[in-house]
Amino acid sequence: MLTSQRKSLLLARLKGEGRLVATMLAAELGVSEDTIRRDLRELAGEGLLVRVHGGALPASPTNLPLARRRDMQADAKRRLALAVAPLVRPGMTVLVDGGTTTLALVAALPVDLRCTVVTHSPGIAVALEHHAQVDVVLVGGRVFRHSMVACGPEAQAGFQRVRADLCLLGVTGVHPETGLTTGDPDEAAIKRTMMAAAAETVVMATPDKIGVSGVWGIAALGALGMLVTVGARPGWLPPGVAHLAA
Amino acid sequence: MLTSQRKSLLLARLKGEGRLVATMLAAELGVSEDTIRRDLRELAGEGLLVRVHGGALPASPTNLPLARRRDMQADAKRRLALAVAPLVRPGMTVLVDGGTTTLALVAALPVDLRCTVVTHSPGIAVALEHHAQVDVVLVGGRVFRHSMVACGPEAQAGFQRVRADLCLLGVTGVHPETGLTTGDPDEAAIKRTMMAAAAETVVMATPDKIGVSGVWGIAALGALGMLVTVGARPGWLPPGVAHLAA
DNA sequence: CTGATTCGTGCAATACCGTGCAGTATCGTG
DNA sequence: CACGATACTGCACGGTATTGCACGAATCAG
Repeated sequence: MLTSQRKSLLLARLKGEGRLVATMLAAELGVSEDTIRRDLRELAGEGLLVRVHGGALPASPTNLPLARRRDMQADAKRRLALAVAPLVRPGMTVLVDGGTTTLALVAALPVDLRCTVVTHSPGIAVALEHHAQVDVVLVGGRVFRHSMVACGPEAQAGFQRVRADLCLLGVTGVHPETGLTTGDPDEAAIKRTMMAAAAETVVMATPDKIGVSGVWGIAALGALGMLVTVGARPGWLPPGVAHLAA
Repeated sequence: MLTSQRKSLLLARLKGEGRLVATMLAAELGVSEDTIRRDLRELAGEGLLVRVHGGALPASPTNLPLARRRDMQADAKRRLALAVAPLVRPGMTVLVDGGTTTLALVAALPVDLRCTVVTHSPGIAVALEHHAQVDVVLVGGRVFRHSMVACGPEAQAGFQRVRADLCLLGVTGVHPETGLTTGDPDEAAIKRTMMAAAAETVVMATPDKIGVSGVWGIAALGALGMLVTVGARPGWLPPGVAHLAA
């Protein structure tokens, strides 16, 4: 196995699992622990991860495990949520993606709103516990740990059976050229399916997502119905896409 | 589990629950109490929390009332959870019902346990967020509001596709004549399907459930593999059913 | 006041780290 | 092709970090 290949694998695995353990990696990749430690040291030197006793943890905030990034950008998320909540009209059927941004939105919905929410995120479902008039439909599947949403063919099928009015999507990046992106191929596939099942898609993007590109593409910007940001409309947003300033 | 990761987890949990109990954390994280105490001492040294007898409290006197909803059977549930947790062996596939009792159990599972959990409860799925080695499979369906679990034909089908080693069930009543009962017909049906999909069923019953009968029957006592209670074995429990005293 | 937890410290065992060194493979150049 | 330079890897070794256990002190509950 090539060295650079191994390093890429380490980073990919770190992204997926939220941590790296030197001992296990050495056994798994068939190299000595020294080599793994060397890799980790060098990657840490490039700022791509943080070295800790026993292995390594993510460096970039966007790679942090869910718990650690839960309250980042909290204020921006609150503003986005307040702006987007009125878009959900009574009687609508809405697909809601997982993630902290959409979680903030759900928390901002009026408790007496009567509508149907379809989600593959257990966290979103739990957050709707006290919205007595909201019909919650849970989409099942294997839970992808990094973002805590159901993935895989079962989840795909679950969304394919629905015709919704609105799709509220979270993304890793919104970029003029790469469009909407996220950090995992399975997640990207699910988000595509969700977009296809809804009449219109709304993306809520905190400032740290604007102009950023993740690894896995979801869709071009043109497929988007509306982009919601805290600031002014980005100049590169296609004319056909609506914009809402929070 | 990495040391620094464990400390982060402690802080995250402190933020969510408003307090930390050393004894429970040690059991849950699979380390000795000494280690937990050491962590708490060091975190306290950094001013990130305040050390108190038995555990720790937040450093800043902020949002305490968050998860302060102490229901009456909390102690019983904790005892049941600690007794049942060892029954879940590494490698097992376990069906987990919704409800506060099973939630307490999931919280008591060691974080480094490697197994598969299949559940129709979004709350259970969320509670397993930090169990990195647990494969969580979410069973979808329409969410039944009262108990916050997915119900209906889709959920039935989801469980029918599984062959599990263990089924951890919550019930409304355990009665010598009416057997296992619950308050909703759909819920009863799902629980029956879950029992049929697992090799053995374990029911955890707090004292307020013993000798009580709900409206909708799930199964006769004979179908049960084990009953776990805080006190002695009820005299009317069929001889074929095992009993565990918490 | 008394028994039961819980706490803190010292200690030993273990795991992990960094460095230096030697062997091997790969690369670039003549 | 020859040959030196460079990169990569594994091993050895001394040092550090972490962990669990033992034991006496402190604290809590009834």
